[in-house]
Amino acid sequence: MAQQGMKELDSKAWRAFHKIGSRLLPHLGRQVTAHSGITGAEYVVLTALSELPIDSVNLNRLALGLGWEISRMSHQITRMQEAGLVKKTQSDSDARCFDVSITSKGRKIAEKAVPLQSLEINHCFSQVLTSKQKEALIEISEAISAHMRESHPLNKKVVH
Amino acid sequence: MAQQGMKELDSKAWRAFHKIGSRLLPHLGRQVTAHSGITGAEYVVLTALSELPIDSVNLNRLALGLGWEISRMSHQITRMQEAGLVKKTQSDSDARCFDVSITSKGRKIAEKAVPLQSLEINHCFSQVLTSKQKEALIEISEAISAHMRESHPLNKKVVH
DNA sequence: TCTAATTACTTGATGTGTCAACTAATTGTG
DNA sequence: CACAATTAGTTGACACATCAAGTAATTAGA
Repeated sequence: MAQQGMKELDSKAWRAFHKIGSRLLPHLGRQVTAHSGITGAEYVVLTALSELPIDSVNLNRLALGLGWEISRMSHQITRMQEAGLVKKTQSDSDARCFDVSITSKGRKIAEKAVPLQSLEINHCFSQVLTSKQKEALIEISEAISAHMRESHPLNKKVVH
Repeated sequence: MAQQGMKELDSKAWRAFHKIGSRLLPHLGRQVTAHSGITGAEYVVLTALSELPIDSVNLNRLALGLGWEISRMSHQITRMQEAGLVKKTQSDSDARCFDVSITSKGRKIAEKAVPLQSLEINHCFSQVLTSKQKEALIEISEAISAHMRESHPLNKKVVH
């Protein structure tokens, strides 16, 4: 009985998480596309680049900073360069490295998109939650993150 | 000041949500692939089909039940049929409809995958959260879901 | 200094998700 | 009954994410 109640709470909580986990981020992606004409992934990269204290970053560092696989970043930057949103130049000091920077076109788009996206996050996240709920989320995130580090693609180690 | 503190909590909470929202579900997808050789999407469809009280469902109903766009389901079922995991047959009563059912191969895989996946969800979700946190998540999910219904692709209405 | 290992990144394949445009069957309405 | 509207599903294009396998530059070690 007690166990049954426990499992019931577990599965309710899991369904609750699954619901927002599979809907909120995609929703925000659609919103940014609707109001600014860029995709969610483009938004993430553009804001990361526009918030840099310096002009350009190493592709590898950029991927690391966003918690992305490098291959994913490589594909993404290729597409964004074709779209004229970013520029990629070979590094002077290390010929393997590439410096990525935002173009003026990319910056203009980001400058318009960011406040609109903030509004959207406020509307469907910040404003609908209480302070207690936000604090709970922060703790929940920490608890889950701590138990998940192992399987991330970035944490793969090769066995020789 | 108070406002500054407020914004700080908001952005911390948002980053916390973003972190688990963009990592936990993909993590579980990788796990199911690792232990059962099927993709996350295949797992979702197989479990939905195997839990049915009847042998087969309408493609449309299946999509509705999972909150998927019908086009997404159509593509997914096409691939899964090619993989021998499901079967699709035209309905007798309505020639536009298709009945989808799980194959014995699909069922065998699902039967092995489900308990392993439950273990995994326990390990990285249920066991790391307190009852209070789970209850908080349920409320958070309801609050957010209520303010998000509008933009989902399923809720699109055509203006004539 | 030669060579093995590592690092940075690319590429192609495959699965996934969305959108717009489409076909075909069914239903509703005059 | 005819014809318009609706419903069920398909298809192709494109963006995205991951994996495995590759290339080229750099570093480390004997």
